[in-house]
Amino acid sequence: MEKSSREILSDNNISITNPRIIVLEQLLKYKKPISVEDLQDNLRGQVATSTLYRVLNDLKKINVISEFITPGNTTMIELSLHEDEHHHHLFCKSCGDVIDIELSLGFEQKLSSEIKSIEKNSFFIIEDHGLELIGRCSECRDSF
Amino acid sequence: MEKSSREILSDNNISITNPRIIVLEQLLKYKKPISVEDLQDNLRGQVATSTLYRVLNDLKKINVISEFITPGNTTMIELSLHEDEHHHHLFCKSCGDVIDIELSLGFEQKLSSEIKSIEKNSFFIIEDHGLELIGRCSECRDSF
DNA sequence: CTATTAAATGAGAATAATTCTCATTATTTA
DNA sequence: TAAATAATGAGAATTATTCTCATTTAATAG
Repeated sequence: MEKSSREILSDNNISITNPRIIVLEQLLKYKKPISVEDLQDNLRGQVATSTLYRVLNDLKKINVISEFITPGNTTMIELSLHEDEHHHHLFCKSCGDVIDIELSLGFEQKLSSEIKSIEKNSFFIIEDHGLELIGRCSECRDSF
Repeated sequence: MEKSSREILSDNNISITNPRIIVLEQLLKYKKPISVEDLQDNLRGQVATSTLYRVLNDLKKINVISEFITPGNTTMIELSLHEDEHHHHLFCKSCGDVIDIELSLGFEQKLSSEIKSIEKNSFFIIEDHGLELIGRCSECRDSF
């Protein structure tokens, strides 16, 4: 059962306002990472630019969304409603499309031990990781 | 034996100018990823800002440097003189330090097969990948 | 349900990073 | 060494994002 945008806001004790609802609805509908630019386009006339950025920062603070930057240098936003959803990103370098992917459990385990050995050699404490895969989506792979 | 900055430029058929030499020397000396900001600071008075950006773009075009963005949103530059130097990045979220790391051969092989299976499921062609490791360096890990 | 208080919004100004313009200077070529 | 070509420096322009502040909206107490 999907949480409503109102619930998301009230669960996190921040006030329920129209812009916040509109932005959340858009992200809930889109269901995958979206660029700030596309968000702006889709919400034009509904949410002021300054408000959009402020709302995004508010939602980041309560960990309802996360932000990342593509290899092509585009700022992307995605919902992160479920704390447990560890995933990675696959980027199409032609059209800029980004999709979420999960690695097999076995592979994530191998990655963990590789990370442990890197910690030993580097003297870093490693707290997080992300694998970026870069290529061409099914649409774009043929246009060459 | 290290290639000189002049050699790098002439090997790539672009003209040998002072700003290009100065930028290359700085990168050769620094020997690890450096932020554009730090580059600017280090070269203040020697290379105009507009020229610095232009030189960086020139060097990118001939694949002598590569650019990437940290999770903290800082643009980093690094030499990529040897086409074969496949590596990944380890980021310190406290001080922003970035170091290059290599994964074990065995692990890169496992990653390759994982990628093959992702290609099958996603219908993407995957041409490149990068693993980002995020944590705290030996200096910063204790300051908590 | 209404008044008060606190918080969020919208418009546009401010900032930061990067690119562009164009007159001047340096480099390459013949 | 001269002519042609390319690169530079200074600052203007652009883009993405943040900030300011007067107005509006939402939360809270009675």
